[in-house]
Amino acid sequence: MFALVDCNNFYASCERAFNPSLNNLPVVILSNNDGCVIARSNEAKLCGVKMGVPVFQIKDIVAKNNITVFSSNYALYGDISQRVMNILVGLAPEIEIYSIDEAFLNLKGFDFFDLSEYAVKIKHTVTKNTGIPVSVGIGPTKTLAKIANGIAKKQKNGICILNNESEILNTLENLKVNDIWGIGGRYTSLLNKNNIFTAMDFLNAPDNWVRKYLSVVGLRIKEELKGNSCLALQLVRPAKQSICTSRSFGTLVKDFETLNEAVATFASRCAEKVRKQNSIAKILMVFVHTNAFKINDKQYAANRIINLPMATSSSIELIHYSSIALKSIYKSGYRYKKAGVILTELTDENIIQTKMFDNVDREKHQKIMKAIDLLNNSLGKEKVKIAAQGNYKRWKLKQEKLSPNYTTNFENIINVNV
DNA sequence: TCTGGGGTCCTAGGACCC
DNA sequence: TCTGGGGTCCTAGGACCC
Repeated sequence: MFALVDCNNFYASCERAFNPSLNNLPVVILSNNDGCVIARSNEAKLCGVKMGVPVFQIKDIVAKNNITVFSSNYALYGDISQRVMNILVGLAPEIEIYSIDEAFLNLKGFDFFDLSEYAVKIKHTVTKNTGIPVSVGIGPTKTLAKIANGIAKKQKNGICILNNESEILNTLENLKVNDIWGIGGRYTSLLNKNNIFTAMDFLNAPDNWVRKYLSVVGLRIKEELKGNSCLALQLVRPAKQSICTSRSFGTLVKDFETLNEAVATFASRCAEKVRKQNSIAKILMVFVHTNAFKINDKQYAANRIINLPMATSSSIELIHYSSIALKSIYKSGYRYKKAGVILTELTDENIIQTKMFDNVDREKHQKIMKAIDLLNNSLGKEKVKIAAQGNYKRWKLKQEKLSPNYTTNFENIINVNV
């Protein structure tokens, strides 16, 4: 048996944990640049705020219902996520951290009575120690645990255990096909066109048809719905195969210098991420584009891929090449909205293909990077940076409704009056 | 005025080999 | 009339997830 523990309305719950006066009131959190709604409290959902809508389109709803709006605060959400996961690690023999707000637990060996007691214990412990409410779904496969979690969210006690056949079949009868984990929009319309509307319909579809149109992925989902576990728990998070840092700009950027500072900053962030997982990158890509929503603006989008002479994780080198890449695609006369850097062909840093004529002092770079990481980790982000990143961030994100970093910045710790 | 950011896996088809 | 059989590797594109 597997359990899926999912934090309820996670970002909204993080904000509320430090601002309990918002409990029972509508709260939404916006994407970077304060663009779209990416998280909603239940009350906000009831006001009719849809997931992903641009906030300017729902100004009236926000005003009328007095909805509290936040910019996203990933420093806060990331830290709270870690606290939640640490608690779960202590409660389960095996755990897979699936996303910022979800974890699968292995419940091998529990019997039914243990299970319901255990689910209650998880819920209470996490909520008591972090202030974050969670739902617990339990089932014989990860896919069924996901489904159970969806049901748990609608139950008063926030728990759902699917562990006998008739109960599972009954659930699948009443489950829309697009509520199955792994069935997205495209597959849903394909399935609907073929008269497959419920999870039960999907279960009854012939294997070879599923194989043909939904590939082995679809077949695995089908097996999982039958109760045959195909998706194992991923106990260690594998190193990432690609790493990307990209941002939309708070204001449109025209000049090369500002764009170059932004790209250098993204390259530097990528380098940090790649060093954090002890990798080095062989391929670097830089992309830029204008704002496609501005139909009256001249549009331009381009990317440039550079195959680095040697795989590296040095910010200095990666910034150097990102600047070369940007120079080759930058065209003046456009108003740029977004840029980004992507590193691929990542390998273990210990496996280095040396080159005969390498004029970079790699040992020196490594020492510098180590020192920079050490300083920035203890003193704060970007305390030490490469000059090319610039000082002014004229391209910076719009974040007008940012909450304090309650748990990661000493200056933001809340005062409690006793 | 205004529209996010970061990932993974699978397949078909082309290019190549003997 | 009539033209084999068996592989690998790479990439673009399509699907999905949070």
